[in-house]
Amino acid sequence: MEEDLIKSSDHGGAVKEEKRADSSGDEEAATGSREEVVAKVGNKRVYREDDDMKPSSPAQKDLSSSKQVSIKADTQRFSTEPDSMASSSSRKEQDSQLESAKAEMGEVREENQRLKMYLNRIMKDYESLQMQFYDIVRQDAKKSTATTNNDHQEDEEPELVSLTLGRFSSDSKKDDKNKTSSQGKEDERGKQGLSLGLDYKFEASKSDVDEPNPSPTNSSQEPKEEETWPPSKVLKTMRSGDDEILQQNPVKKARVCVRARCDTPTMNDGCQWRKYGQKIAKGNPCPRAYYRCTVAPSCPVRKQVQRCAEDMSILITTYEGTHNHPLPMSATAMASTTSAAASMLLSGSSSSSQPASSIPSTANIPANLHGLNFYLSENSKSKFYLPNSSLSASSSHPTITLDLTSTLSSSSFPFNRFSSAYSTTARYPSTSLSFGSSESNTVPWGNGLLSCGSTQPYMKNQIGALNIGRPKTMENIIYQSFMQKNNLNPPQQPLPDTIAAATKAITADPNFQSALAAALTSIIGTGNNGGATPPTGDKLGQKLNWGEQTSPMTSSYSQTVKGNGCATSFLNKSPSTTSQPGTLMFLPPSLPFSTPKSASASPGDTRNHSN
DNA sequence: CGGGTTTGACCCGCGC
DNA sequence: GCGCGGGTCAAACCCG
Repeated sequence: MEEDLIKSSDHGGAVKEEKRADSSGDEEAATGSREEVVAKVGNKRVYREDDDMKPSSPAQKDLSSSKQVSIKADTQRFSTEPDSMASSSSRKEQDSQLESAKAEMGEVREENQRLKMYLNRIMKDYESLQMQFYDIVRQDAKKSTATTNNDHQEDEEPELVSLTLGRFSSDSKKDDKNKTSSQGKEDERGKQGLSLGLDYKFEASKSDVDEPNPSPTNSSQEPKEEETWPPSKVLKTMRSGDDEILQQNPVKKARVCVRARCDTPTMNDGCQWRKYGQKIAKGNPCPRAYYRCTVAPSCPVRKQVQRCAEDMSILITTYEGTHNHPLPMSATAMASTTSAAASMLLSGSSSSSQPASSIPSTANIPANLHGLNFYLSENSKSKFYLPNSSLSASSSHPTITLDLTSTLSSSSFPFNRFSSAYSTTARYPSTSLSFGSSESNTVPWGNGLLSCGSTQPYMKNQIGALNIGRPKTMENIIYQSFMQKNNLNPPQQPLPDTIAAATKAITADPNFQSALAAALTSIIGTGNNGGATPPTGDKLGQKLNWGEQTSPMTSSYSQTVKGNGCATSFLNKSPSTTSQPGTLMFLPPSLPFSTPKSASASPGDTRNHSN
């Protein structure tokens, strides 16, 4: 348990380290010669990952770094030798050197492979440890509940903690069991806990070691939701008996609304759901079905499925809560997606300067996700939702919308999809992530990651669409950040050349890559994670070798999610951000979700019970 | 027979 | 305080 915690913190630390190195640019050498060398070697990622993964194994580090150094030396030799070639003997010598260098290269490659395998093994071990840890924690939680069920929080905390991955809260919460008691806490928790997938940077920034986070373990996502998940009513009932959920949190849970074209009754997100209710919601003739996760008996996650009133082909699935159990591989994609989205939303809330107990009410609140600055709209009175969204959803929950519909009837330009419609009744901000591409519906997410080159046009568009004047959106921040970094002065309206340059700069910037990779990965999920493991920065890095090489991870991912066939290949920027702060659009193709085995009820079916 | 679905009833929050 | 609507419960029902 402890070890796991430490491990996770190590990860954070490693990531941080890497980020720092990356961001230092040419001055990398100052921070660490190893990093510098690595940057010159094609397979740097592997080594880095390895290091990240095993910060505790200096031997490995030395090994890899020494190899790389030697390669570098050889390379230099190659470049300079032609000039110095004088005699045949020297040429022979050089040839022999070349041969030896080649051989060494081969060795290094092999080494690289070995290290990769080693890394994979470690990851597997890590996952299994996580599982064990999870079980242990769960048992502990139960015990503690049995003994001291007075304070829900106490009971709850352990569970929450153990389940949430990426939670980097710094404060006391970790100790979970003890301290927490005040209500503000939940808020804080939610805020802090962010994500498994997303915020490595957070972890890093908050002093990595800060208490080993409770959540190293599992794969849960949407950390925040966890805390607040159960409705008050449920809480009450649970309080009496169940250990897991407790309430205390006046704050409603964040919800992640996924819109996708789907002919089947529900999306196959890999999880197992049991329908527990159905109702006709006002304003939509289609009934709303209520599902509960049955993968684990105590899993608090629920989802609502409803057809869009305006476009029956669009299925609106709203997720609430965080899985407190390992997820099947096939479920990691959606889980990560929702997790990332929720994290984003929550992180936005969390970073609010306001008291923890209060819900962020105004202004755009920034959040750092993998070094990306996310700003969520915090217009408390406003809720964002897509134009075709028939699910205006509960106004009492912060909601983030992921639009996975590939083609919106209303828009011909994929980047325009975000609508600035506001719900006047909503008290929580809502953010839209639009995953749709008008172009290719067949591109799987993995491909999207793999084919960076192909994304360039999109990047261009995105950048071109950026509204530079508004630093409030993540896109803008990314853009500006990179422009600055690369000494590119963003014009008010980016010119094509500038755009191209920016695109190039951005895609070439390792920091951006890792950051974006992290963001995408968290959204997409990692196929190799086995559902129980949060995406690690290393993996992310591996995934995001834009233009360098295709990532095995991504390809495996596409396999894992073949059931869903979700695709998110592009990170797009919405031009409409000019009118809507706090919007981030990811526009991937639509998903041909398949029918889940367990879900039988069609949201569209006529029989429902009404109120 | 066990697990999932259906569906009427109930609870609760919120707006008026 | 009242009514409405969302969300959940739980008994009955269905299905493999």
